[in-house]
Amino acid sequence: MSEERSLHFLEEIIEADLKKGTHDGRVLTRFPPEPNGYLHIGHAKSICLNFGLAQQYGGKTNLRFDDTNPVTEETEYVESIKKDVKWLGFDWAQELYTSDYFDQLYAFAVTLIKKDLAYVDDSTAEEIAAGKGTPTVPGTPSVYRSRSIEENLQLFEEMKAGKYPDGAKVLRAKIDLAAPNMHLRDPLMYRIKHATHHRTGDAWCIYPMYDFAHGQSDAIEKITHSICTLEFIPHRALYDWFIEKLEIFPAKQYEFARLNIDYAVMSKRKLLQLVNEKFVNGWDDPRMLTISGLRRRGYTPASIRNFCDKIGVAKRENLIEMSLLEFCIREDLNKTAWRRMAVLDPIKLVITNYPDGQEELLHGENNPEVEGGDGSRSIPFSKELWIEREDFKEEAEKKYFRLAPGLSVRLKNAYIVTCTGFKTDDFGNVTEVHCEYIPESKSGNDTSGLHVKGTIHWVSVAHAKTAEVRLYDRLFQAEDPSNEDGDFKEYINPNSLQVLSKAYIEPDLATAELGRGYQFIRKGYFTLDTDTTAENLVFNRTVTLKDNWAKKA
RNA sequence: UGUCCUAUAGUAUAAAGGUAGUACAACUGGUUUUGGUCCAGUCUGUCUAGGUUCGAAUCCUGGUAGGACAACCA
Repeated sequence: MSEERSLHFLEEIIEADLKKGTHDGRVLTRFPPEPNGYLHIGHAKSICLNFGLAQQYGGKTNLRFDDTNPVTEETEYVESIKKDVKWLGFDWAQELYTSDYFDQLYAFAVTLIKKDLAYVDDSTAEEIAAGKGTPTVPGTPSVYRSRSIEENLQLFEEMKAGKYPDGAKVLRAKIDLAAPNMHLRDPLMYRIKHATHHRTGDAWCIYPMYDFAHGQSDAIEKITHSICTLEFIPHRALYDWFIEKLEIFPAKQYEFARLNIDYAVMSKRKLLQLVNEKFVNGWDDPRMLTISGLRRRGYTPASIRNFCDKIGVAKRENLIEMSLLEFCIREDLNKTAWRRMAVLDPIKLVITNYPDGQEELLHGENNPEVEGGDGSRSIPFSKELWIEREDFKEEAEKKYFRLAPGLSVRLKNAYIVTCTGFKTDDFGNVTEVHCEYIPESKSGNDTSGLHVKGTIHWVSVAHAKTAEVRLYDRLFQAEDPSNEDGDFKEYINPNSLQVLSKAYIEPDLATAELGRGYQFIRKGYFTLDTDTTAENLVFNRTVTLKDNWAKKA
């Protein structure tokens, strides 16, 4: 079956290059994060794109840390980024750092000075900004623009030598102060920062700006396709200008639309605020759309890769619905997660005609989606069970097919029971539900001939273990918090985390493994949280099951 | 009063001048020891006005709408 998959615009560009023989058919991409925060699902899109494209066309991908700003970057972030990229399932050809090129970049700058294409400017930041004009008004040259090459050379060397304090001088490209593209109005190339760099330490006190580092780094590595997001479109002219004047490898920049997901924020700056201001418990809080948060929440690498595949690649601004991400993880977990029973909001069910003290071990397959059930486990059954409070009603409405006086349900993997009554406390709250079971209806050899509409999950009171269960909802209540009036944090959902400190789980779950997905039957997919200790099991709900009943009710 | 990018169902994304398709969402129905899964089906779309053409989502022109750009951030 030959499935005609259409190409997105980047695939078309690469195939055209391959056809023309550009770079001898070589494809080398790069994923260039700044190590100033944790990776999020938006980065996953870029990672899948860069690594995926290279894999597709027999090429390679470099992991390059864009570390040109020492005040925001830390080794902790480098480590987390490497871990996340690996976890997503990708291997880089080389681990590189822009800071590896500081000497080379310095030499490039000197070259431009010698060509009279760069100059040292003593103006303040404010003066430089004012001198750039506005989009509709040309800028005016700084008085330092006409310094001699010799003077520029000397001053730049002195900047490097540490002779000047932060902000005293900058190196600027000499291009065109009237350019319609603001980025061409003599952009900054170097600034003075007496700061310790996470890798070069105090070796440098001048650092290149993004625009004077990125394209050159691509050129040094001979990157064939430098893929970035839409906001860099205006930078492309500069990217090309430096490469042209320096006469170095002609890497090309291409731009695609970044990922946005509804009811979430996606920028590192905003995520950092959520962490620093304690709206969440760290970068890996399961409510965060960081890679580490998603991992802790129970998302699998495959589900994220599949999601990135489904959202497509284009140049149009987009806002993807969270439901697509949820679909992807359900699709994956449905095929792999072991089914288990857990009661989150318990009420006691007493089987009045079941012998006191009797217990039996029932059989439950791990996953009905897998041929053969993917193995099975034993489930202890007895006279008193915990069932979900919402599975009993004193009076059943139309189409309610769970438990209510006179109604029957099947207990999953066990017997059919018929509700015979219930007990209440002094306030009228139901404290206990009574039922009778039908011995011939046992799962596996049901000879009762009965058919019931509902099946509910349960846990034997005498055998139940307990666990803390954390339920999550979207972190924001606005569809696009970043585009609402005021601060995005005003739109945080106050009920995004619900902790159930004592849920009842079937005994087998006591041996749950970290990193494995479990389906708590009828309640959703769950995974063990890293907060789990020997005394306290903690489960995160990855995602609920699709629920067509809750919507109608 | 600039330059640049973009415009297809609710949300994304295809159709390279020739049948507007796919996924998610929503809605029906069937199956089901999970109100899950699975299966079948329904709904909804080319921003606008011209032009070129036998034929336009696609090419051209003008409008409109949204977005990016004037950090010693990346």
